[in-house]
Amino acid sequence: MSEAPKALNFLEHIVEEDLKNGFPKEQLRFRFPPEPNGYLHIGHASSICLNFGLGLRYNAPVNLRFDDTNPVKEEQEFVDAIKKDVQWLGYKWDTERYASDYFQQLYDWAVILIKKGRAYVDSQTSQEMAAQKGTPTEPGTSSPFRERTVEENMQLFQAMKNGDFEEGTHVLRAKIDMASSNMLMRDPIMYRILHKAHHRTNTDWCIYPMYDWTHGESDYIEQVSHSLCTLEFAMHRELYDWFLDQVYDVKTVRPKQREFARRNLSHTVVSKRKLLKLVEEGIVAGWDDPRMPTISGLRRRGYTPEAIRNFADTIGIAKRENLIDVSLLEFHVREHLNKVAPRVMGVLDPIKVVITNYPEGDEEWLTAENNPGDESAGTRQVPFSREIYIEKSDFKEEANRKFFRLKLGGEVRLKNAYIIKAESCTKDAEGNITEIQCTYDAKSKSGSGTEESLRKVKGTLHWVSVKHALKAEVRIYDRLFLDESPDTHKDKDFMEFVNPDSLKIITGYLEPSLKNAKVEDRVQFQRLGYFCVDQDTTTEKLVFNKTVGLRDTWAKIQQNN
RNA sequence: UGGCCUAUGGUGUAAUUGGCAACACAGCUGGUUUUGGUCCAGUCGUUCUAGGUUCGAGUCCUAGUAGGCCAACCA
Repeated sequence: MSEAPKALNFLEHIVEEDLKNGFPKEQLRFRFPPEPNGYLHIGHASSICLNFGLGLRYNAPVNLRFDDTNPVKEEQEFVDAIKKDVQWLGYKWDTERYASDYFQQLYDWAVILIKKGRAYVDSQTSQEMAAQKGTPTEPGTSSPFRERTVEENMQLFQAMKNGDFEEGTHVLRAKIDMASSNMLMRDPIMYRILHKAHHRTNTDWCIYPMYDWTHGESDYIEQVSHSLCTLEFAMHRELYDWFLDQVYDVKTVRPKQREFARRNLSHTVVSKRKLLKLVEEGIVAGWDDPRMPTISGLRRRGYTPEAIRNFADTIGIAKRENLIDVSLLEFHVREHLNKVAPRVMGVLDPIKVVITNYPEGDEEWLTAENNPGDESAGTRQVPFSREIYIEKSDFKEEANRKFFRLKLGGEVRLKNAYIIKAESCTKDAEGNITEIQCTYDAKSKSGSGTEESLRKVKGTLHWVSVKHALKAEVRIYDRLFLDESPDTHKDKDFMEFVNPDSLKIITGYLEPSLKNAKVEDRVQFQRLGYFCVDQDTTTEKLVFNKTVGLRDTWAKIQQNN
């Protein structure tokens, strides 16, 4: 896995700097800290690749830590899904941790803070506290309970823990600075009362620690050296450091929080609320719908872990606002699938071709390469017969020289088979072409080595024998949103940009080698794109999802005309 | 009205820390090709503005401008 010396991102520079200043390499440790309240999406994938990538680069452990301090929203179901997604991406965590593992330690530390006069129990309503908080430009004012005695605070906090109070009646606050220009330092809440069962600690606790109090201390407990998070937590750093100061022992590693800009992908949304809305309103079929930017959606769409990792690697990491074009993600999946996906033939919009000089009732099995770029992929046999399907768009009665496909009087190569010539076609009452009559050159069989087989014919078409064709449901996906940044319009709701044609379900006719395709198998339908077998596939019915189309220069030429 | 962060081609990220602005994607032009795919070659185009320091500035200083974030008992 030795890569050419790659440019370091700014976080790697920070690590390098720390190493240079004497931080022991063996003490490097990272973590990926999801809250188990939803499914992971492509943005999380970047963060996962960043943290686990750092672990790989420095041979340092990376913990998977669930930030589970809010029992109201968190569920075991999400823990399981997150673990599956991280593993699928190809990463191994050192240990699986939960912030809830540290509830007792956090409580003990909170008691110490109270005893030092650094925390107090406030007994006001949230509205009252909000009013005292001030604004970014005006300082806050002190709570009337700010100067409670240590004894009183101890007693009340103990009672909070014992479940003697209703939710919302008391909180524990850090006593910092109500006049700080950083609103987060204006006596932030450390604990609230929640009479809710937790997915791991059940009803052991009825007070739960807040994010700021929990996260840094959890990093400290795990001796995480570099705690990386997104930019919106930049202002939290001061508080992170303040909380750390309360418990820090110089003989231990002091975690360092650094922030990076979240990666934004074009033509999609990732917020839980918005994704949920797409699911609830039936715009998509579920969290793993192949149009969703969730890891499970991408997996079902046919994306590979390699493609996602390469994508994350290419887009890098920085601190500025960004909108990464989804075409870059598509490039990476094509790049990987081009190497690993076997080629097959399938016709998605069929028109029948009758080869009039091919003996009726005859059939033959022709040899086809599984991957022209990889000889080790081997070959397979495909059946040929008198009646075949080709794509409607591959035939025109008349066309100019730029049209490399089949036209009356013109010749094309049938991939892996013969050269055919279009002689005539028949139409229905509305003038739609219903059948094309061709003749074939019997000596032009692919690979036969004959002079005729070596003839240069400009166009090559994919095809499938009518009588051998396998019918399959094919789901053609397009981007979910027509706007590149659907949720950043001040005057318009993101739902207004939903692409009404993001899914088309059609029947495809496939070569019979696909009969035993397994769920998640990925193939290239030649000249069309990459497809994968959907989990809805049954023994009676094959279902394919379109992952991404091939680069289509022809479509571009037509568009420009 | 305050604080914090950011600004490099159409997009994303680099630049040996003050020394020839590079890589990938996208675009365009050719070549190869039994996939209008892949592959190969070429090409296009950039340091927010104005001052300053310096032999030399994307990098340092000053002042602007633009964008993002900050007042949940969410994370």
